[in-house]
Amino acid sequence: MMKNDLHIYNTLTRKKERFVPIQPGKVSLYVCGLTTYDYSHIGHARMLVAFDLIVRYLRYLGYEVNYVRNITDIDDKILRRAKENDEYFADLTERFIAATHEDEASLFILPPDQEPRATAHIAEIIAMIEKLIALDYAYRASNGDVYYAVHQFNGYGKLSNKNPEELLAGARIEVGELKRDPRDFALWKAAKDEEVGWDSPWGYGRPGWHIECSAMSTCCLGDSFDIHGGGSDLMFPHHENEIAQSEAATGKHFANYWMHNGSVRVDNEKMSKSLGNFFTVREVLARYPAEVIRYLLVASQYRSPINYSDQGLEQAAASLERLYLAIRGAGAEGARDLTNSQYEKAFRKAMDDDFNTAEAISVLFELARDLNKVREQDPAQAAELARLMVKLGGVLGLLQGSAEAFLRSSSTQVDAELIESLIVQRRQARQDKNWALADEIRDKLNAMKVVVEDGVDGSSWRIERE
RNA sequence: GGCUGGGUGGCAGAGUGGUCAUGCAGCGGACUGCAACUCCGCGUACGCCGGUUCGAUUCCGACCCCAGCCUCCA
Repeated sequence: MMKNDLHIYNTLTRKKERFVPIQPGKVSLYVCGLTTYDYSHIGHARMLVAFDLIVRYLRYLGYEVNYVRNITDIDDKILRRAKENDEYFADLTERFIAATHEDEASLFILPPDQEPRATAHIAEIIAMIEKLIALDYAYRASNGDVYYAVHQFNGYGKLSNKNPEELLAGARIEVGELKRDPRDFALWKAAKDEEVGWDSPWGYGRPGWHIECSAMSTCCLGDSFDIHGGGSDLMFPHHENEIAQSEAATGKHFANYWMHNGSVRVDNEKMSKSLGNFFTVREVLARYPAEVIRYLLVASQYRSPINYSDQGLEQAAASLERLYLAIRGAGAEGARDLTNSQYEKAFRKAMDDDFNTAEAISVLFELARDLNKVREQDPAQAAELARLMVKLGGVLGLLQGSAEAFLRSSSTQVDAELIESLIVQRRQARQDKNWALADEIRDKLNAMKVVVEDGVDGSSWRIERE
């Protein structure tokens, strides 16, 4: 276990706090995952990458992390989509869970340690609702719905800093008047005729969204755990409701640190399904290398909103290219492992400050520059620096592939043999000092989007970025 | 309206009470047969108005603007 001074911005207190886990050396982390009825988009990827990076850094520090990220595989949208497709809801969710797993793997997102699904935890959900009813924190409505009684919980609003009275004034009045209080929310929804559902003490139905996360987090991590995360748009009401449910049911503190990642914007508006301004992970993957997307998502601090644009992706590609050009041919694999260097200290200082990846990445560029400076005179040191780049890059989920593979990746077919043979021809022309022919061959390669770089020992090539 | 977070150089994006972010793009130089790669150097950036201070982009106050949440949403 490395000595560490990690500070995390806690949404609950709106302050950066020194991180102290409940159990020394161990971190329990729950993150609200996806509702799986469609392909994941870049906004989802941002959340997945943010917490992936947080987990990677915690592990780098030596913590044993138990990372739980749930899947909501039953809700209104899923049922509606399944009906539209005329398929069984579980077939729909199964398909998109598989697709999401593929997208995650593409973006170098490590699987969570546990990935509970709502439909596999109905018993725990029902048990928690029963407990809430017994403690008078919930009640059954005339139609079989069960609601949480918000006024009973006196900490309501503490996460999102909302005043319960004002929420009452601002809440819209429900038509049916099944709720005793407009702020109350559903724990259990009675099924309408042909809907899928489960038997419960209150009749056939299905769980509300908020209770799923309370039940699954408690089930996987216990009544209290270290960190709860999710997108900033879930802070209210979802996370507020989770606190109300869990703390009412257990009588204990729920999560100690709340972390919220920033949203992804398109033209200054949040990327979302409802606005229709989303780009799916797979459509962007068709246009840019996965690592470029990852870089874009990691290049700014996880809490700040980021803007999605082609220009941003192109700048990310250019930045990544610089890093890989430095690593290329430096012999990182065989190098000595530099430990506790000034670089690594600076990297950790940045990351300890609420996972400041933007600053951490600047250390990678510092390494790249210093590597380039010494690569001719001191190849051994250059190799060490390259190895450190790969090591620290790995904490961000970057630079884990071969430099050649990145630099020569292309959306179109590349004929490597042809390129190599042209380079051999050009080498001969250069030896003969036939500059006209050498330039002609280079023009030919350039037309194929191939950039030639003449070094001391032969020429290398890469694919030109668009 | 309430709550939260922001407004930094052409673009992206950190940070700090007083010489430096970083990357992309641009300009000058070195290297190169010419390039590319690389290295060196360069650009009077901190929304607006006050205040505190020897000194504020950084602290305090007011104002303007932007985004998110308050309804499903990562």
